[in-house]
Parts: sequence; structure tokens; C-alpha cells
Amino acid sequence: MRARKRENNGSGVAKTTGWSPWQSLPTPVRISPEVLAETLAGGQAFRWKRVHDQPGVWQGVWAKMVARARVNEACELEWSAPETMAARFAPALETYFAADVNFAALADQLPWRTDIILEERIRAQPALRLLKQPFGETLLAFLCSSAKRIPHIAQICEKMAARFGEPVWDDVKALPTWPRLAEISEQDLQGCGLGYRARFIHDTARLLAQERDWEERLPHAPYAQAHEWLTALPGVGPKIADCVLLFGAAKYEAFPVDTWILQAMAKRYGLHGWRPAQVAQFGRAHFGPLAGLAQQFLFAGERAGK
DNA sequence: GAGCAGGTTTCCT
DNA sequence: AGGAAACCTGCT
Repeated sequence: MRARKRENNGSGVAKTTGWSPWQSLPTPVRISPEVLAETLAGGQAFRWKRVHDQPGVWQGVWAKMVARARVNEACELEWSAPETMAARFAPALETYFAADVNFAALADQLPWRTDIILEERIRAQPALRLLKQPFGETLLAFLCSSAKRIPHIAQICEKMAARFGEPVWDDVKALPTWPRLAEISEQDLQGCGLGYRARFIHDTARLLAQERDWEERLPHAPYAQAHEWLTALPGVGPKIADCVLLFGAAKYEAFPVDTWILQAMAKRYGLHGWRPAQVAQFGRAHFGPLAGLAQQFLFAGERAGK
């Protein structure tokens, strides 16, 4: 547990620049502090942390970006970035937060009028968002996720970035890219605490190294095709594939079924004893083409413990 | 200290 | 087909 490095090291040598002033996005994003927390730290992304001495402020890393986020008095999302990268930042943040997507309008299209459970969940977490993270690193993060809790996944990601990632700013490093991962031995990956997942990541990296443009093409493929390609990778089953497509490719048909959703669907919808594949099929049929958004509402509700 | 976790694969009926 | 067990690691 290292103290996070401050922007001014007081040595007279400008090691880093400071943070830009807070600003809202060109397309304003309305969100509550609670929903921002659920969005950044609820299992979609694994590299956002609360800034120690600044209540309500989050700091996150993706691709070669580092940013801070908070909610202002007008309930708008505001961001700040290191001065050196602030210029190219607004578009990157717009993409990351899918600012152009009106999630309230999408939620309105869900069948909440005939589904009281969904209605209650949507009301409890208005303006819940689905992030659009870089596809490759979303795949990496979720390859680490099997049978792991969020903090542990975050810890593994930090280790991989620290050991194998490119420097982004100050002491912050990016997650290693897939071409980079292909150069790393399974044993070195093991050193990040990956356990049996190290082999999956290693084998996936080797496989992708032979598939030209795979990473670039997949997000453009239709959902079913993309899902099929993903599950062909070692260590990627239906659940992880759906998470990667939902949080890293904005494919809202994806309906990840984890133990929380399994539990929620059993308890709320009476699907006792159903297997994950059956629940996934039910979800897509019942909730429609935005099933993934419905999943996120149910997931957040279930995690909130009700 | 045994048990378990936001799965997947493998190996059994 | 469908159901266990095994797989690593860190946390309770």
C-alpha cells in the first residue's frame, strides 16, 4: 500500500504536470454520485479508485488515458486530466462514458410497464450507464475475473499494468496490449497472481497474435458472430464473452449470467433451478434487444442487497 | 484453517 | 446432454 504520488513533489524538478480544471463534457452526462460509483466500481471496470483525500472524486485508467471524475452540484459528470493530455481528452471521455447514448431513453424502451421488478430497479438507479471501454483490455480484465471478487480482479490488473504496461503518466501504467501479452511467458503472468487464468491469457494472446486484425474487427461484428468468436478463445465462456461485449463493445443484446443474475432471476422471476444458458435465453427473449441494460439494473439492485 | 468466490474446462455418468 | 470436480489465489 503505497501512498499515491502527489502532483507537486516539491523537489524543483517538475516530474509531472498538474491536473486540468474540472469541466463537463460537450454532451453533458447527468448522474448521481451513487450511480457514478456503481458505474465505475460495480464490476464493469476495474481500474477506477476513489482519490484518497478528495471525497467524491474518482481516478481511472484506460488505454493510455488517466482521468479523474466527479459529479457537480448540477448532477453533471465532470472530469479532469493531467494538463499534458487534457487536450485530446474530451473525445476520449465521451466515448468511454458513451456520452452520446441517452440511457434514460433506452431504459424507457425496456418492458418496465409490464415488469414491476424491472420498474422498481430502474427507479432505484436512474441514469445507470454502460461504459464503452477499449475492447482489448476489457477482454483481458474479464479473462481475469472468473471466480474472483472485484477488488481482487482490480489487484491483478494493477499488477499486470505495473509489470508489463506502458507508462501513461507519472507512475500510472496502461494494461499490456495483446501483442505485448503474446511476448510474456505464462510463468511471468503467473507472477501477477492469475493462477490458472495465466494459461488462458497466454494461450489467448498467442492465438490472437496469429489472427490479423481480430481485435479491431470483432467489435464491428454482429452480436451473435462476435459472441461465437469470443467463446472460441481459451478461458472465455458465455458469461465472459457477454461481459466483454456489453462493457467493451456496447453490444446491448449481451446478457451476462453470473451467480448474481442467476440468483436474481431465480428469486424475482421464479426461475429456480434454471441453468445459466437457459436464463440467458430467457433474458434476451423477455427483455429484448436492450437486455444487457436490463441486466445491469437487476445486477446493481441485487448487489445492493435486496 | 477450511471454505469459497461476479467461470471455464475437463472428465465423468 | 447434464452434472461434478478441478483449477490458482487471496480473503473470511
